[in-house]
Amino acid sequence: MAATETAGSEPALAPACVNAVPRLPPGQAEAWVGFLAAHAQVTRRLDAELNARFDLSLSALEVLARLAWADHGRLRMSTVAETALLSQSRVSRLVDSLEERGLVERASCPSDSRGVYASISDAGRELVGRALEWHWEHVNELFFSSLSAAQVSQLGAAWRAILGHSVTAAPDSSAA
Amino acid sequence: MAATETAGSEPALAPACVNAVPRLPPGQAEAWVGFLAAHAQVTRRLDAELNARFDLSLSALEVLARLAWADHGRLRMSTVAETALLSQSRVSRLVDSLEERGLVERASCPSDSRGVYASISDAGRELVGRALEWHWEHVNELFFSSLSAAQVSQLGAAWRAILGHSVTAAPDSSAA
DNA sequence: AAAGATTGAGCGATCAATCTTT
DNA sequence: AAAGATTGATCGCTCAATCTTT
Repeated sequence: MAATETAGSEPALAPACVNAVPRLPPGQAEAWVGFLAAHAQVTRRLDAELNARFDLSLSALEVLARLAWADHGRLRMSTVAETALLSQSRVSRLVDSLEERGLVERASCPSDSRGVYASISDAGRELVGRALEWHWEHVNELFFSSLSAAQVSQLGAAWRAILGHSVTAAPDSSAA
Repeated sequence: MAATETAGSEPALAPACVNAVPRLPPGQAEAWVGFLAAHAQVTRRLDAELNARFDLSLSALEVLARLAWADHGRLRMSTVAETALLSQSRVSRLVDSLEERGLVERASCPSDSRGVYASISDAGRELVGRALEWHWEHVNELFFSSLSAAQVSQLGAAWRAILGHSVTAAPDSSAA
């Protein structure tokens, strides 16, 4: 492991003129790398289990949940995209596949006929109820069970600072 | 839960028998939704800028950085996959494209000829040096500039709790 | 002209299958 | 048989282009 260039008689071992590769100071490195690793670990597990048990991706669950929480169980496509942090095109295709499964339906928007409503069906409500129940259990297990109440509120404060209070956190509660 | 069949004279206002759609309690919702939103916002911006300025994805930067930090500037493909949190196949193709650009080279592994080394070139070192310098600046801007020193160490502690100290955080510092 | 929705093209990533070496 | 690497198939996602309505 090249334990430091101990000087002495250096062979022609030209160190390749290594232009120092910048690093983050250790404290920040833990906060940053941990953030990425925790996100990857937790979301991968949630997504895999959700797929296996309900044949839903995390994004599909998020879309269904937003619809279920909305008045009349429907939202315009573009609203879904904004709140679920997805592109319009992604939402369009996601709704295609949910529609094929009978979980949502498209409906025209009377007040503005460029708009299209996505509307959750009874079957969709039933499924998202079961899926979310399971999902929150595992969010608790994978995320919250390791944290104290104080840590949970610290995290909330950190996110508020990072996201200039443009936090799209659903009418009153949370999402997938 | 249909608020219990209160009997009495229920109007025909069938509430669709909404099987209550579960929600997270508000404090947890902020911590969880904020986590997802902050990750999406920060990584999307970093990735977009990194692509525009250096033609590198976040994952490609991570791979180059791991190689640059490693002894002799090389690591086995499977080691790269583990430390960069990517699948072996993704790393294989990522190295394909970095190799085409002359940023890394593949080399055979003398001790075990099933293995393959990915080895960073001088051009790769030069590029990753510039890219990381820029990258850390923007990680600071988008993430750390909003947080106090205390918050940074709180985050570190939270990730340590969530990732059962299986934190693959580079030899001594951090990664992309 | 601009906004909403959809479609086409292409990248990022994973899984399963294959091939080689141990 | 198992591990390491690669390839093929496929999914998730975004961007740019298109069509419709305002």
